[in-house]
Amino acid sequence: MPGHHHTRSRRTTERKGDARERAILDTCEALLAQKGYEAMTVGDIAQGAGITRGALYFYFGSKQEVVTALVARTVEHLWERSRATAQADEPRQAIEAAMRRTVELWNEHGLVMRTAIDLSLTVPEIGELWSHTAVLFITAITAVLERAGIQPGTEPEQASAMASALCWMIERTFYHASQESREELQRASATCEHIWLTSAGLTT
Amino acid sequence: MPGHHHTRSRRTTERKGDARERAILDTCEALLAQKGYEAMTVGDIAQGAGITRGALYFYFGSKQEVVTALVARTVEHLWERSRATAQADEPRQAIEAAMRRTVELWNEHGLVMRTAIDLSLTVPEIGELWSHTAVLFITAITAVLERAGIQPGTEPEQASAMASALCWMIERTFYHASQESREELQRASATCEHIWLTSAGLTT
DNA sequence: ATAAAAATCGACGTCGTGTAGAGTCTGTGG
DNA sequence: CCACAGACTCTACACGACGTCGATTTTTAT
Repeated sequence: MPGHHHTRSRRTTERKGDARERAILDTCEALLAQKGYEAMTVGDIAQGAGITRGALYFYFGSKQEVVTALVARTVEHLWERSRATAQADEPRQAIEAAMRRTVELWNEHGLVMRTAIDLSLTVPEIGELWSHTAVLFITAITAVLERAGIQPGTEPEQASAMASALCWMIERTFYHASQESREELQRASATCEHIWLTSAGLTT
Repeated sequence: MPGHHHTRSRRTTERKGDARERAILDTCEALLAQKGYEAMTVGDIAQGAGITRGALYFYFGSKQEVVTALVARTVEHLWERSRATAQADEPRQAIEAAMRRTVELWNEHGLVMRTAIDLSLTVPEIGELWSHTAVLFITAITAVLERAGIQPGTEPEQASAMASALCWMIERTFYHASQESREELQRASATCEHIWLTSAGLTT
């Protein structure tokens, strides 16, 4: 939460700080890529953004808050795209579309998504953000499973529970694959799609 | 790697330091449970073990080394038990046995396993340990899948790739469930078992 | 143009890590 | 019995990173 901007929302001219804030997050993302969370120091971020540590603390209360804001910005992007995706009726098509979209997301934001997962435990706010995202995916998967004929409910062999497990499978598989290469991500996607299909009973 | 014990292996009388070393790891495990990795300070561990920080640094070179040793100790236990488990011929039985064993492992060592996963990125040694453990599980799952008639190979819809995805599914699902309760762990197990079975084409 | 708000800076206090060196305990060979 | 080596422990210190504070400058609105 940047310093003291109460009603930044409706404002015609952009405050100078808005640009700085963006610069800080961009720098943070870049540093995260080349040094990782631990090694990245607040001084580094500030320097990268062209200000001093003291100035950075005007915008964010801590290193964790910076990263949290970065995750929030990215996650918001995910939600936006999820909403925009039309829900196909045919389960097979829905699954294929979902997996394609997931590949895109991980290609674009793999780094931030990985750090979000890593910090979910230590930074409660990030954990909240990520678990909320997971819920979105799980309900989507649940819907597809049910439409494919899987019995609704939360018992171990019913749609909701299976959707959770499938969601975690996808998360973890993509997490690892996105550390390797785009090709690996593509292969991971195919594998997950196959398991999802057979779990939905759609194996022709 | 504790201080300078070159050939501690064959030795009848237990050095005083061996007990200390164990006390340190035990304390570390306890603190990990109640404070988490970040909040746990080297001073805390030393105090819990009844020595000063300086003394602790005689045994371990850093906080990370302490935790690494703890993970190593636990993981060694996992490998041991994995080796001891007889491989059932019948895929269905093998899967059921594997899941039961997995539940036991997470019930006993859930905490350390979770921290191992969390630190896999930041502490390379732990990452190594854990990925080696994962390989064991993946090869085991692969074997079962192949025995159930899944085509061998590393292509997306072949045994090896599917085994990876299933392993990550189990890891992540148990990771979350073990934070909740034993009941949740049991339910998670049932769900994973079901998906594994259908993926293996064993749904009667 | 000017006053309020936003933004920036440099210095400081704190905490946790890891290191250094000096001191103590314990068992073993002369 | 003694002296020595190696195991073990402690206190003190240096370093780095975080987060805070008050003073100061720049930007914005009227």
